[in-house]
Amino acid sequence: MSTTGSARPLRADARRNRERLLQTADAAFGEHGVEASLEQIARSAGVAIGTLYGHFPSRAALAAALLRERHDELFARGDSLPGERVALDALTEWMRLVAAHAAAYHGLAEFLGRGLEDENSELHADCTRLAGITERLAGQAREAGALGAHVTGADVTAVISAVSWTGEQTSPGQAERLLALAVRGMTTR
Amino acid sequence: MSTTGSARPLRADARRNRERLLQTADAAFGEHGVEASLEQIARSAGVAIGTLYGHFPSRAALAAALLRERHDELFARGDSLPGERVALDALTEWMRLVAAHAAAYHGLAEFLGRGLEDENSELHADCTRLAGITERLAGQAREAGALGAHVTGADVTAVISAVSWTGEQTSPGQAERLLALAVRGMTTR
DNA sequence: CCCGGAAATCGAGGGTGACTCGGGATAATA
DNA sequence: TATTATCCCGAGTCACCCTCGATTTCCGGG
Repeated sequence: MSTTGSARPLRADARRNRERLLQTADAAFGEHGVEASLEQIARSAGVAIGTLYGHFPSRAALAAALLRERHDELFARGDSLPGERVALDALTEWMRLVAAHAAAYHGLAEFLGRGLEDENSELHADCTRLAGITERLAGQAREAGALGAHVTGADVTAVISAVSWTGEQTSPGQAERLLALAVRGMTTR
Repeated sequence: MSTTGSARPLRADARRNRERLLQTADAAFGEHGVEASLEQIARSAGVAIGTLYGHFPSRAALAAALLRERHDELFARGDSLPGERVALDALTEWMRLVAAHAAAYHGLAEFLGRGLEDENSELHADCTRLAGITERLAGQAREAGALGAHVTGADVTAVISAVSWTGEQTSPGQAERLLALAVRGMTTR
């Protein structure tokens, strides 16, 4: 059930190319956002465009591979948070973590949002997982009486997305202010 | 200093084409968002691509023309709001109005955001105006003691953008929930 | 009514990018 | 070394953006 271990290992040249593509793509996404030119990425990696598509059949597949480790770390963190802190602290920390993660590539917030809707996206599983963790932490905060009874997991997910997007559009500082403000709006006083 | 009245009136065929382009563009933007294909718009309007560029040198110019009336209405509304209601009501009504406006075309929230940053954008004046009205209403709500003293006009603008974007990404209902939550976070209790 | 020139239109053309696919190259294995 | 499954290459197709010189169309004056 793991994403990693499937059929035969890759041929040596294939493994090399895949690695170079990932490195190059990370740099390109970092600089130009998730909509960076795939042809340029292939070129920079010293590989033909067909090779890129051979390894990653879609932009989402490439992004998913790129985010794999990062996401696993995030999931682990999200799973361990409930034990470490008061429910509300855990939730806000989680929101901050996800928002910081989304800041990796410009456009990532929207990209992840699409991944959550589109069941066929290579990112769907990851996005569902993220939403699930959010839901859980929100539920615990609600049960602890820290969150308004009417605040849903979807609300918190929306806040996280909106904050991430704001970070891209304006500045991290403005995003942080929005986050604080939203948390204040969700909590009981 | 007005945008409207400048040099000679358009030639008859030019006026006709311009009108058809605007109609077609409105439909296309409505269906496919502000990034709809300009070539397709020209084609649907029964006009060559060069003609479109003749009338509207950039996508932003086309959008600006398309939003002209809508914006003037919005500005008028925003200017009259302070007299009509309690400061906080006026502000939240304004936020709702702008968010509803941004729902006209998918991608408009981000588009307007760019227009606010980019001084050369054909939308810059409009966006600045929007932000100005927001600032004013926010200031009055703050002075009335309804808004937290630390809440800036930029914060409110960010909230409006984020709410608009959320409406595009998820649903109007979710956007409304985010708005309510944000207002709760900005107000004194 | 016709004509000259300003105004407007046309659309080929140059660039960029997504994505496909069949032939050729190459690494692994016997 | 020979075989073959695997992998890579990149030209080709299509869509889109945007420019610009050639051409057409309108319009006001003679």
